[in-house]
Amino acid sequence: MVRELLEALDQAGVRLTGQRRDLAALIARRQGHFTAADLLADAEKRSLSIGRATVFRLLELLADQNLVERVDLPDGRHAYVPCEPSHHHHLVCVSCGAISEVDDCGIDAVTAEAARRSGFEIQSHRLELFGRCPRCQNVEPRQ
Amino acid sequence: MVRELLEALDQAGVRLTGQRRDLAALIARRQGHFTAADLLADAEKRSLSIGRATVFRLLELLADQNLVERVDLPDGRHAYVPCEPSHHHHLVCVSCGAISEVDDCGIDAVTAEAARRSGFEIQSHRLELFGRCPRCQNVEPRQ
DNA sequence: CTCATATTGAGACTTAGTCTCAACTCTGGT
DNA sequence: ACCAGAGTTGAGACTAAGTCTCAATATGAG
Repeated sequence: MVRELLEALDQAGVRLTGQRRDLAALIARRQGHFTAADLLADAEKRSLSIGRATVFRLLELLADQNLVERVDLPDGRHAYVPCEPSHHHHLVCVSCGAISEVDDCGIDAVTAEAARRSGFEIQSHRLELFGRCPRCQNVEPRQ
Repeated sequence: MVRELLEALDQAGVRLTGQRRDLAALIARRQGHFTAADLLADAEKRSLSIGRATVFRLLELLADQNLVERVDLPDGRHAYVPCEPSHHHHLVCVSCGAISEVDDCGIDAVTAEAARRSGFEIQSHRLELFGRCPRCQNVEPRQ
């Protein structure tokens, strides 16, 4: 995972600096979604001195490469999720934050129908699913 | 529209204060989505002195009543949309900000399939569609 | 190794939103 | 119409997220 991130950065034609390697490692060892503040805290915990601006800049870079995606949590906060670069959607566990990816499986029909009804020319869409992952269901069933 | 907002507030068992009436009027005369800052600016323009906290408090109230919904624009900003209280999704025009509502028309099948594949227990979902509304398509076709 | 250039970080700044608390204003009861 | 008490308000401090600037630094092509 670290390797993929670094390779992608390399392919993007940017420099592989120490900070970027460190951040890639921090992202790789994260489970589920995380915020910019999480990364900053991780870096601090390991005495890596990385500026706030650098974190946001890297996240933007990775987002441009579709290696990380921005999701909006139900409470309105922004988080990032490392993911495959192909188009897909996310299932977010509201208990533990775990993320699972799902592919389109039928959304296109829905958007086409919506376009037909409304007259809109649809350019993009975003679907986020919130619920509980299998593990959290086992821990405390039928919460 | 103003009337609906005020009635809903009344039903929610809260007081109908001058500020709430003013804000309801400002929301009613807005087209498409708006941000809290927009309302604040509107209020200032009309020399209505309404505090920032009051605006956020009213938006929260209306959101609780499902009379307003929070949408996350593609650029990451938060906006609010006045809407029907039933479950539905939004089409957002990226040119002019116009909003159109669409009902589920098939999403449930998609979420059910995603749940089956992932093992998640899905509690809620959010679908946002971005594109250009019919009017903007006419103004500048095939942008 | 060198040098042009990309990158970095400190910190000021902006924007969104929350919180507190004293002052104010609805509204139901009389 | 009046009162009292509970709900509401606004100023402004505060927090968090994110952006921007610019001098100093690190990278990597040659």
